[in-house]
Amino acid sequence: MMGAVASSAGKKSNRREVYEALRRKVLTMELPPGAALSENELAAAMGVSRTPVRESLILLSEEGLVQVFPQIGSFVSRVDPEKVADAQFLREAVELAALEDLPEELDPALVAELEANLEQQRRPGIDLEEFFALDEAFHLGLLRLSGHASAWATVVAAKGHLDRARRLGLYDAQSPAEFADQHVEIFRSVRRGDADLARRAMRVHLRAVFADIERIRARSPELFASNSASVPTRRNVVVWE
Amino acid sequence: MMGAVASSAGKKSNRREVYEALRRKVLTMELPPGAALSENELAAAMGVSRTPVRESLILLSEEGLVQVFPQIGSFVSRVDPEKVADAQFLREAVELAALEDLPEELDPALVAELEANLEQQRRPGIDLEEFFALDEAFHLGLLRLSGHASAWATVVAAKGHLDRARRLGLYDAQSPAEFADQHVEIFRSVRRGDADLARRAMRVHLRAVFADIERIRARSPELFASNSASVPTRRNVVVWE
DNA sequence: CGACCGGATCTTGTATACAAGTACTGGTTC
DNA sequence: GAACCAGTACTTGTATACAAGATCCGGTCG
Repeated sequence: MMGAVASSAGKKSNRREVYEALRRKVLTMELPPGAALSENELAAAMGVSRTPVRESLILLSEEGLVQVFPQIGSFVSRVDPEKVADAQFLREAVELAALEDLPEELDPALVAELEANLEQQRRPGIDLEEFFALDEAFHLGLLRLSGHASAWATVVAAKGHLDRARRLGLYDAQSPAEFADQHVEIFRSVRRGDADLARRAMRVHLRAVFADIERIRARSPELFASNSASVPTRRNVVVWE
Repeated sequence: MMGAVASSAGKKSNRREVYEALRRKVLTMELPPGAALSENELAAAMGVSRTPVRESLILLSEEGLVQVFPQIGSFVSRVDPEKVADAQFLREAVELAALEDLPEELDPALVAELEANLEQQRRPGIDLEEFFALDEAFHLGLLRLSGHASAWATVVAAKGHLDRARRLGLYDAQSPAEFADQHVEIFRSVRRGDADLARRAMRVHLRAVFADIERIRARSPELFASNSASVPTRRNVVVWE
């Protein structure tokens, strides 16, 4: 097979690198929902042994991004609307609770950082991946303002399904400008110290993102989990470069 | 070494059994904070190879219950007050948000189940572990009432530190009756449909549990993480059995 | 007596070998 | 032609072997 030592950039691939590479490929849909993941193939393609690949798949399966069926195979999990709703609920609960805990005096450095972030978000012709990174940083920034930054890690771990659905929504939908405007509105209320208004704006924002998903589902149903726990077959398209 | 095939109950120990056994031992303090965990020793004691043990330790380290230092060792993590606070914040956010989503008509079967649970909680001379299980079931039951049961899994994964601290608090403190009374009060408001009062009572309840921790910390500082990320030494007491 | 240096013995990380089980493939049979 | 049956090639789960590094113990030298 050609280029088995493909990503030769791997100096000394530890598990962390393998894990992050796989997670990124899943989240960016480079490995689309339903794709079959063979530990052997992945190991060969990445130039490592099965061990770090396997351990990474276990972690990804804990996040719900991958499903492992013993003696059958591992597959990128389809976007489960139920899990998307779960992640949405969790995220909304955490981010709204954080807005209730905002201090009287906001950290000026953080405020400046967030202002700069919002500026970047509204740059015309912005790359989608870059917008996603800024979006993440913005929401994390709000948690940092209230001193609950570390809760973000849990949200991140749980919102894999949500992220994939969101990405679909943005690819398809209008420019990210609309979401950037919502960010601006939220932050304006935060700076004014109006936590209640900020909470309302945040709720609208998060639910707008969530509302897109049903539209996407109607357009690309094959990316979503059908009904029950259907076991994918091995002959699914193994999209690997 | 005596009884290397100790827990001979293991018919065909898969990773799940190993993981759950280790997690239980950590949460019940049978493996106390700071204890050194050797993959080889654990494997020998459980009658399996390093592979399932290692994979379990990786999962536990993701939950923050275990710390793995490459080429040094794995240790039961000390109770980190910061992580306890994080878990507290997450839990409060989720449980309060769920109380906002209570339906008009409560599921009668669930209500009956919760009533029976509360009855059990107030049984005099109740075993501590049993109370803990009932407590868990009660809080999960409230989430089920609002249709957000699946969010509980995320909370559970994040609240390992909190659970250990709570367990310390209950061992030391008065009987669990006080907490049972708070449960009753919360549920009374829920049944009355007074979500606002239920939220207030829930907040008081969760923070009462949280407030105990500082007291415990003063009494048993060695169970808590001192200041920074201090690397434990290998010669720590390997409490095994 | 104290400081220093080296080997023995641990640790986890990775690679590989074997085991158990599933699914597809091709031939055979009716 | 269609159904069935066995073989083969794949999958993950587990066990083991090897590698790189860190700690600790003991001897040695100043």
